[in-house]
Amino acid sequence: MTRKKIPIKKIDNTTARQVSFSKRRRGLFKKACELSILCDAEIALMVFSATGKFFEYSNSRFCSLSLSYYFLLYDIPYILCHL
Amino acid sequence: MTRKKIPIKKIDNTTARQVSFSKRRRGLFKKACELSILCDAEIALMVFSATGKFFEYSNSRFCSLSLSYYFLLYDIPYILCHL
DNA sequence: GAGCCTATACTTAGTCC
DNA sequence: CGGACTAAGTATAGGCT
Repeated sequence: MTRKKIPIKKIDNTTARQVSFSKRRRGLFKKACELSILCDAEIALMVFSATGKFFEYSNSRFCSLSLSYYFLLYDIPYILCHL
Repeated sequence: MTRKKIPIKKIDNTTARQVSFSKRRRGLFKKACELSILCDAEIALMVFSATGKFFEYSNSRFCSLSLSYYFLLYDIPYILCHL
């Protein structure tokens, strides 16, 4: 058993791909959160899984993006308008 | 010398914070890229450094977000409009 | 600053339950 | 599925140039 190096290409096995998605997504969000705290950065991170599930992290000025992912999630066409 | 565990709070030393930002930002973008390829996910990631520099990664349906970060970068107020 | 180095800390593939 | 385990792989703090 135990870990081997994997090539960076789409994982063929569906189960393995979903497991990997859950693990790596958690890792990515943790890293994003750490970066924002450690280095005082503003971050927006949005992820759609291949099965359509949506996950997001953001802080401060990116809060308005919540609207855009709502539109994206439901495939509602939208544009950005300069006020 | 060598690495110690660091607490997850804003790094006090400015130089150390900037170095850490560069290293961790690169790591974060790499992880985001890997996740999108390995697991066939759609990802948008935007980062503003504390000094105002902007970095982004996105694929597929998130491409329209390029407009929103342009607005954010220049502090241009905007709204999202349902078409 | 950016880049290299290295020991340590962290992440995660594969497996089992 | 979701969680726990563990060793191999990866990221990175601190140091140096």
